[in-house]
Amino acid sequence: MLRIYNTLTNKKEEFTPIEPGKVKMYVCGMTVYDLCHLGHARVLVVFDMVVRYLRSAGYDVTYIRNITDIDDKIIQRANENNEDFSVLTARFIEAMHEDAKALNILPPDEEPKATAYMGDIIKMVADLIERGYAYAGDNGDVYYSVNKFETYGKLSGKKLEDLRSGERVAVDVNKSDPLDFVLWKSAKPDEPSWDSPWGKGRPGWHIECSAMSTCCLGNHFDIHGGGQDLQFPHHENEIAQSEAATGEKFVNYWMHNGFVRVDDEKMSKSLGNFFTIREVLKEYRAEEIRYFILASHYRSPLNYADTLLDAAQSSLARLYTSLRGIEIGCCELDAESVARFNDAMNEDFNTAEALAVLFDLANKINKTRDSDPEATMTYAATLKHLGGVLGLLEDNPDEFFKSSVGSAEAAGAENIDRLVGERLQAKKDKNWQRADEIRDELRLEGIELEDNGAQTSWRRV
RNA sequence: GGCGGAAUAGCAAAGUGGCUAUGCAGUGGAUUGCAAAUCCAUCUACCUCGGUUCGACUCCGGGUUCCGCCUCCA
Repeated sequence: MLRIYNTLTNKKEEFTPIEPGKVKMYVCGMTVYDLCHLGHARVLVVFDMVVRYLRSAGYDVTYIRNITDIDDKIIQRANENNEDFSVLTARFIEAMHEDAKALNILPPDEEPKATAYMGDIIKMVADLIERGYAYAGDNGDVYYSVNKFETYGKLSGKKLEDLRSGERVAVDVNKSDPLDFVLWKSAKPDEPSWDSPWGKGRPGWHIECSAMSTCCLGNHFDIHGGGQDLQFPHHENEIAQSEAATGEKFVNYWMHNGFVRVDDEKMSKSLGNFFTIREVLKEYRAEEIRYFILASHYRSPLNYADTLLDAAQSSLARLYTSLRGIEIGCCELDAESVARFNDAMNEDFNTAEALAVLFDLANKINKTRDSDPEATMTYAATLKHLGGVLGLLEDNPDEFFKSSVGSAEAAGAENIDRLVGERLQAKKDKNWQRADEIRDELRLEGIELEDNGAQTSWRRV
């Protein structure tokens, strides 16, 4: 039985889908005005893992991850670049897709863009006004009236009076309450805009997600995810909007992943302490980043450091090493390992413990390798299968080890093979000096040789 | 100030009222021409102070430190 930590109740709860066997899940995606950094990578990987596991558990999952392609930062950045905002967003959407692909993220079933849902957004704003939850200011902005929604604060555990005492926002004269947030923003002369009953403008950020999620999944769906920082105000406001507009419960399970940190501080654009995904890909394989993210529980903070990526690299190499040279042909799996793996994943997606099962399998493969080929095959098939549930170990081991990392200048494979061949001859001739010379030379280029019997394999480290 | 989360060995990171987590690194051994990989063994733990208990790292209470949200943010 799967249990999920629900941010709404701050407890682990048994997961029961609205419709048996089906899961409808929405995750807040990127605002596309810049390259994705490791914090974004974490959201992508974490919820990709969730989807993969739910599917492996037999659920029919509909996964929606939106793209925010109109907002203040996008407009500002487009102005700075002196280009149309849609040119800017198209470029960063493409970059995001490249990063996601590298990280072995399965594409979501739908990837709605805010600009393509303008009609639905405007309708939802109009519904909110009609139902008395929103009002238009004199300047053409439309605001959500926070105190009209009785349970405002239920997700983040905040009370209106606490929010007021901590008020840090400059007071806007058009709002009747400083806590009210904008649903529709009137456009300044040169800004991109859409026609609406309140004049030309664009949607507020929160309403986009309410409109896109309910359009794609219905008024009431199972799981809504995103980074911890979206819990308030973004997701709180989504609840207020959607439940007020539809009169139905919005979401059953809220999932929030923890931050990526640098030196114990949140990695973020505003702090400037971020590493983009493609920056890190110059030094490490994408799968190593994925492993690094999955080695911690999704709700824990995750510190970023080179040394930790190095450790991830070594760990992943251990798993791939165990699979090397095994042609997986059978489909029989080791039931005990599968059960342990599922038990771990059923406890709120405990990937760290699930990975421990993979390492135990690697150990079993290495142990039985020479004595019991049948057992080895079963363990290897299990390792490969369970790795796949996490989106790992899908490469051919030899290709994994021979693939060059990032943009590093790598010696050509043919050249390496030639030197390896030369060394084998030297070994045959008992010319140890020459053999070691070649090995040392290759080691300097990051190539590690491994002799086994009459054969020698190599890998990049 | 309000709300929430976290403190585990050299570094990461799970978990449990009494039984080896796991990975990386270290040490000893096996293997190897020597290495690497692998196998076996092994050293380093549970922030602090009280309490409950036959027994607590694990439960309860106080404290300390750190982080996040309360403003755009994954």
